Amino acid sequence: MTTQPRTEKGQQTQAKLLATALECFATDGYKASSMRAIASNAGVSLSHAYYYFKSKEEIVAQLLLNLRREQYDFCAGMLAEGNTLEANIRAVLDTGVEALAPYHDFGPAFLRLMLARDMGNDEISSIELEIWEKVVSGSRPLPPLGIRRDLPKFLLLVSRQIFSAWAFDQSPQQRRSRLLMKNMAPVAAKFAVLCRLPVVRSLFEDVLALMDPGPAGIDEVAMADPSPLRRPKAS
Amino acid sequence: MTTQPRTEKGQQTQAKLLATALECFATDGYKASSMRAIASNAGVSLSHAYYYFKSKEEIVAQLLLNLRREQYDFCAGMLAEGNTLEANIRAVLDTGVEALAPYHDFGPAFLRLMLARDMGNDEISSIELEIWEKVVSGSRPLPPLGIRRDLPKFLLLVSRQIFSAWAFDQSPQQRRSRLLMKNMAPVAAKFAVLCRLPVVRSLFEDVLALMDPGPAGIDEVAMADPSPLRRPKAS
DNA sequence: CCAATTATTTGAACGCGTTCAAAAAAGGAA
DNA sequence: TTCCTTTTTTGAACGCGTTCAAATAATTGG
Repeated sequence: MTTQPRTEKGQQTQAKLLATALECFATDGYKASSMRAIASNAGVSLSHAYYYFKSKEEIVAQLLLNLRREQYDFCAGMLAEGNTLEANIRAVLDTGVEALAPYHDFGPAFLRLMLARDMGNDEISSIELEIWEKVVSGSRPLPPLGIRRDLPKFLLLVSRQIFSAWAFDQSPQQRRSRLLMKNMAPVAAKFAVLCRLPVVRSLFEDVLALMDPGPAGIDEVAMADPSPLRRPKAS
Repeated sequence: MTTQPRTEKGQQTQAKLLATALECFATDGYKASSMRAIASNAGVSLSHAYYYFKSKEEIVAQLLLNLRREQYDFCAGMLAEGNTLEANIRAVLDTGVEALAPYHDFGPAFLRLMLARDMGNDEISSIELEIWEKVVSGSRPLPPLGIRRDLPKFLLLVSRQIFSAWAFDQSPQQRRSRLLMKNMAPVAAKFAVLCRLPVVRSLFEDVLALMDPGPAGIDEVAMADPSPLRRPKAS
């Protein structure tokens, strides 16, 4: 949200907007739910919706953030019980997809925002990372020391890809990607061992490098969407 | 294109629109290049641009298709020389990123379209698949018979992920993702062997299942963006 | 209490992608 | 030529996400 509500009525208005947006998305899908319709259904003017949310996408981001927070609270207990790494991975994938399931049919444009954010900077990413850290640190036996530190980041990245596949999965009940999740857990757990092989290990590190911020943090400004730099030959 | 030009002047107009769009994208980025600006610079009216391209995205798709065609012609020779699987993979990844490099700075919105298409149906996907089939069938020694048939599909999927990482890579010269490509080739080649392990093999098959079309092809119609189905609880 | 500051709310506007009915131009058959 | 069909081209409009200056309401300090 662009402006945090500073009065109680403000918070009510913001909450009402969020709830109304959710209704609209559920009824008409993401794209067909216009800001005008959301604002109108919430009983406020169009421009006022932009007082609390600086864009339509930010409404989505807020909804997804709430979802992750719920999942975090729900998972925290299970991950501290000393189960295997594989079991912990499954637990997070399962609860994650359960939380997101109602949003699946909001349309591709909705869930595309899950993947599109520049990783690692925003609040939702840090919550996800915390979850995966608990997955690793709470597992028994602990994974090899060499990758224990970086494994959470890696699992975050892999889970993003899986949820992306799930988001676009059109098979009934997302059967395909759910199967993928089920089989992903044991493979990821065994991957920890494979990381002893130099080839796999170097790949592991390159994948991780993708998550780090750009050159000294200068690029956050420069990566705004209109970015004219080079000019290719016509084809 | 929504309408194929049926006269010579029509083809000229369409080509002029494509070339002008490319210029605009290179100068101002994708988002900042409005259809009005493109049409105006091409010397036609706004609505006329929609006679040959049914959307702005379709202009991008056409540019990318031309690019893949060039890459296909360029690669075909190298892939028939009987090099190793690893070498062939590298060749395709390298020529692919070389072809796409000038488009990298058009903005994230531009290259997002590469990943967003529903895989396997459109013309650009079938060209990509043809390339990966040549990668496999032209490699010596040939990969194990058990996965030889499905390996091209798998490589297509993996390469999509890699190019997606590259598209969003903000490190200078996309250093990170290029390194990832370099290390990907030997791992993918060795992966063929690992597929003998049942765990890896089942994952391989689930990943492949993601690429097949939905239930009996009915869903292509139903997956249009406004898709209201369920209604989640408010949060 | 009144004024000053801050928070909320609005209406009007802008540029965008896209659509559509209809005008203009081109081609072919008589 | 004239008429008819097909192809190309246009101008005007619609709804969208977003912005902004200005109006209203709430809060605070004297």
